[in-house]
Amino acid sequence: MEKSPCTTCHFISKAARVLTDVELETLESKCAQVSYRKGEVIFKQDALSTNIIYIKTGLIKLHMASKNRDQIIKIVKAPAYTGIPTTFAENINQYSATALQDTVACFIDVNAFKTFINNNGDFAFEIIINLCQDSLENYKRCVNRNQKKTPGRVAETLLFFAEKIFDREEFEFPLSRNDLADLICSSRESVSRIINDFNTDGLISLEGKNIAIKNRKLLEQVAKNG
DNA sequence: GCATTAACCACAG
DNA sequence: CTGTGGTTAATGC
Repeated sequence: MEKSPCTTCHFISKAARVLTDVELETLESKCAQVSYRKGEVIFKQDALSTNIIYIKTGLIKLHMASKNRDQIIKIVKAPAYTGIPTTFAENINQYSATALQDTVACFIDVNAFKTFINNNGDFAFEIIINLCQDSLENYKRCVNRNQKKTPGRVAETLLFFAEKIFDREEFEFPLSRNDLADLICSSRESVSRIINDFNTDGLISLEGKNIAIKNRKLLEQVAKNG
């Protein structure tokens, strides 16, 4: 994708909209745009981080490596900032980001970003709202994960992709079975079985990587009741 | 006890 | 990377 100046960027964030013209010019000189292919690593856990990353287009996963296996912390759809907590709280990245689809990201110098927060209350406010929503979402996911059984978590995730990511009932599922397991804290095998059960029971239809939600009512039931 | 759930392992497309 | 079958451990009735 061609780099457009921040001042005229079509994918500008809600927060950046409240920056002054001068600040936007600063942003322009303090950011770089990078394109990624599906599967490419955007930033890696344990690396030194000096940038805030803005996902301009595409879809990524944030994941954290622990002793045995990866855990997917969240799926992030453009447009969104990511890596704010990891960059502000720690110099070292606490998690990795990998593209699930072709993705375009802007790397913003953290000091420029901090200056905006210090000088522009409206900007800071937008960023805080973002962080709060994020935090709330995480609490919910945490509760769900602990209270629901695996089929419920799978159903919920499928609905999440249909509603929040693709906004349609039929879509190409961007995660492998393993990724899905890492996302909902289950095993590859269980996830595999459950998805096939959903298919044979007519809740969804499966064609390769394509998933279509067939019986939304029932799927919601499963998602709700665990 | 017995049933259910789901992880882990091994093996095969 | 997926799907299947067997095994096993935990939990609930």
